[in-house]
Amino acid sequence: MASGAGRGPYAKSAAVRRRVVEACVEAFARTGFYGATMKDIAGRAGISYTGLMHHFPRKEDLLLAVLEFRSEQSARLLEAADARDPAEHPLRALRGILAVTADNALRPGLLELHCVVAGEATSPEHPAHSYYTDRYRKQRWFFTTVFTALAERGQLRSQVAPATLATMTIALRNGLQNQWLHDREAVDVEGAMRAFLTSVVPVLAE
Amino acid sequence: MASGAGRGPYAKSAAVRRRVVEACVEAFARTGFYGATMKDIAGRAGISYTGLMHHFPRKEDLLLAVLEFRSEQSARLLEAADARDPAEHPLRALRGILAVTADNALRPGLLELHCVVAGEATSPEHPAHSYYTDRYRKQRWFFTTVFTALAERGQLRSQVAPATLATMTIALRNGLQNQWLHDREAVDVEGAMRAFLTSVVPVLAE
DNA sequence: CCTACCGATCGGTAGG
DNA sequence: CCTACCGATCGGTAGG
Repeated sequence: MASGAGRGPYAKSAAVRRRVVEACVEAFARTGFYGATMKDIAGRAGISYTGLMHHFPRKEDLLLAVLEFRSEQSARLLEAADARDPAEHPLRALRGILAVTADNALRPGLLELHCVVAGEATSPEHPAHSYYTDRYRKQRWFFTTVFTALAERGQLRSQVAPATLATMTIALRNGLQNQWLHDREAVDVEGAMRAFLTSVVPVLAE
Repeated sequence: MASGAGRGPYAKSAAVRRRVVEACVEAFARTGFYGATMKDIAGRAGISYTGLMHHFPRKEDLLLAVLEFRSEQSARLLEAADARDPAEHPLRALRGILAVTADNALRPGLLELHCVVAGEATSPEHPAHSYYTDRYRKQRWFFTTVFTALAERGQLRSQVAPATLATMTIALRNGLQNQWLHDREAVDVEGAMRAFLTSVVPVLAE
């Protein structure tokens, strides 16, 4: 039982790692990778700097751990929204994405982290650059599959190619989230996403 | 002649400031505000660290100078594209935005800077946070004016409110640019922008 | 997982 | 008393 908790030689270690990841969310969301300091993260996690070094020898390891945590969280949310089968249930997938988007606004910690780090990681030498390149590619595949399946069902009302719609959907969400963090009253992320997706897939409104 | 160059006691100073701003574009695009160092910027600009300190006493001043430069450049490009009158010439404004978007891909320096810093500046304590909050607000006003004017002319084909379309247009562009910097072959920023705007304003295709 | 540190570099400032 | 810098170094702190 690799995911077991509570007992065994790694129980304490797992608990510490979890606290460290939580601390990383706060720290990297504030100032990104470069602005965060390992001593600050250690303090937030309630352990010493050297203790932190024991679990995560390099600063980069901290970033990758928190991004991995975020990926797991995303997968869990999509699973809960029953949105993991884009080819067979494309409509369900879109509804799930909208549900996850609405959920993001309620607990914005990981969203803030994502906006800051995704911006920083634009630069090729950033430690999370390839993580985001890969993530974008997977997301484009997911939405391309969704829109292709909808087109085959005659439920896609758009002149635009599925692959382009996929790129647009991802871009729209990221851009809306960034704007929302600057002005939470002026921007409605889920509403705008719903408006866009409904205009392309009218049956989504039913 | 405040903008005069070539002679006078401030001529040299203006030339130095210009080189510094160019160095800042490179430095901040690479690693953002927190990751950049003033000594590196001084080196790139070809002056000493203390010389740099004379012109820009705080690191924050460097960031604000480069953002001001970017604003001026944007204004110049929009002026050149004849896109500065959204209320009277909304179609021309959209065509100008598309032209500027296409132009961005040819000289991506300021675009890279923007993607990195706009991500970092999501956090409220970032020195450029209020700059971007304000910039977003102005952009939303610009596009809301465009889409409202088009609706009055009967050239808007969308169920979505002009203000929401404005937010979406801005978000789409920023999101596309971020994706493009990760995968320049898989993403066509101007093509996707054109597809989106044409679907909302069909007359744009003519 | 702590105390005690390193070589290097940080942003910022001294006198001239 | 101003400008445009220079070489050297400050006290503190970064990742390791």
